[in-house]
Amino acid sequence: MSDRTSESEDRNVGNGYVEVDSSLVEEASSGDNMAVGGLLKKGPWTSAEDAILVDYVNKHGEGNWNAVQKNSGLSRCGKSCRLRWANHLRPDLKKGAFMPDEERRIIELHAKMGNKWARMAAELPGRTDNEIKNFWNTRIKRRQRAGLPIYPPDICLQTINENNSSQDMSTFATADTAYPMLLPNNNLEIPSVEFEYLQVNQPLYPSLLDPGSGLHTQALGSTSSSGFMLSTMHPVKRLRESESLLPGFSGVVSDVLPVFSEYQDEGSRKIAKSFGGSSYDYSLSSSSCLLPGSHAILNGDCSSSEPISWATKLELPSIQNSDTQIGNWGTPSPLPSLESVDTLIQTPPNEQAQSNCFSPHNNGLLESVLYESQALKNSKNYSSQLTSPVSATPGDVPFGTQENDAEWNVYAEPNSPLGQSVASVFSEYTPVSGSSLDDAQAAKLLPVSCFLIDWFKVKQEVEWGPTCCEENSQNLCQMVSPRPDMLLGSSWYGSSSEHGKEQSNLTDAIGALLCEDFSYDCRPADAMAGTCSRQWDMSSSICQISENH
DNA sequence: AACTAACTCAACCGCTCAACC
DNA sequence: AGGTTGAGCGGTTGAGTTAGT
Repeated sequence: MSDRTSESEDRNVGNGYVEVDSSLVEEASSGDNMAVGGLLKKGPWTSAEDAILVDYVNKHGEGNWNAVQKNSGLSRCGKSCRLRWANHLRPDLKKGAFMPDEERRIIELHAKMGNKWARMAAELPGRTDNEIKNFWNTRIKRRQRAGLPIYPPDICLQTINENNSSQDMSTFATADTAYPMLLPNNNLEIPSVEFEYLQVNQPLYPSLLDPGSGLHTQALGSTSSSGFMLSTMHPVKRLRESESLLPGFSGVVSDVLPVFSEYQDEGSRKIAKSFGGSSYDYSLSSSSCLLPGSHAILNGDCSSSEPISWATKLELPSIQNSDTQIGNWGTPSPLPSLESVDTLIQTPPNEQAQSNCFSPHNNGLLESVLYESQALKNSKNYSSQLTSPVSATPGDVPFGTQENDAEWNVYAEPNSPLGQSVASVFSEYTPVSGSSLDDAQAAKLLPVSCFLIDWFKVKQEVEWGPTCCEENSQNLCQMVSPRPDMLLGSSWYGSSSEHGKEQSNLTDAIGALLCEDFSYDCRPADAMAGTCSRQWDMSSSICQISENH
């Protein structure tokens, strides 16, 4: 460590304070950084200055920092004194590297709070906001470089659990007090039905949108031809990386595309009605609200008066300007670089302003996804022309063959924000030799299932009204759960009997995940309380959901 | 050994907010 | 009500250190 640090550490051994004498004051005033003409000194603190400050605080207590300079002879501004005291001279400071449990705590806290360093520091005795901030920023960079997600899956789930057990998720009013990051702006009167289920899974999405994750790279638009970070790795490494992370997220967004696409076409109109007939595009505008990801994107910052709240607030590169947004679905649009995404991730939940949530100019992952969706649509014809006789629709493609991989690569428009996402999905999750998903592979789809099910539910609510579980006056509720094949887009799989087995296996694998592994549905509180159980019926591809009141 | 890139961390800056006048 | 001041917070910068080539 630098001299600066060792200097401080030496001084803090035993929390002892140095007697201040006039020579120290002289020494403190004679530093190289001492500006002439009575200007305040800047730069590293000397031990003499530290001694003066410590002595002063011992005598007069903390606070009134501007008086320090006046009364102690220090040529430092009050701000600088406060910072020096708080970060280095305070007797209760814990020095040294973070312990593993502290690191985990920081991650947990960040998942809940976002970049609220001071609040996080309050939860970690002896640690300063600056320390935590530096740790976090370093960590983000490191993990981004490694292609790792910021939040480990267990922390995501833990956040969900804590969230579910601590509040009634059916109302924003209670939720925002505990987990501001989880919530859309509560200044807006948003019909809760549209968001009820989406809230539940929000904590998962930070990982999904994590700048370090492959998905994030895709979603937010790596401009490189590879697009998908992990896809550039050696397969073995990619597998290892992806498994160590949030399983299943790399590339899986493409699974959702048909849903988004359809939803954009049909749902937005209907949802628009539910919001008073305004003509905003729900699919677009909801991205910052509904897709919890970075704290900027998801934790309730759907409320900016700016067209792109998180973009403008964070001083993103100009590519985030409205001029360069996705104007129509046929035109690829520049998307934030990883660096800017990094910034997004660090943005605190509640700092964005109001009402951006429903701006038609919103931007973010969802737009990217929707763009991809449209790109996929557009590319269908193109692809089929190129590669006939093989159908360009995923559903008609047997998984796990090189021919098909090639096909997918054609299908996934390389210039699109999601890059090779479509190809990535099936190259990542489909066994080379087999057709069905094994447990590990199925497990990877778990978070995706969550993602998919959310969107399907929104769609359900739009088209059919509140879910049957909500409205059913009886205790037993049987609901036709989102069939995986529907979620994955029936058009993708088509009706080709040739690929029926693959499709069926995939369907059931995901269905089982949706139904069993990911054990909340119906009302989140019920699921978490164990009063709602689920079972996947492979014969009917229906998820039976029972409420056990 | 020399160079370079990445990392770490202390410190500064700009901003917001509350208290006070 | 409006201006001033102090305190605190979060983002950014830059110097020093470390690791890799």
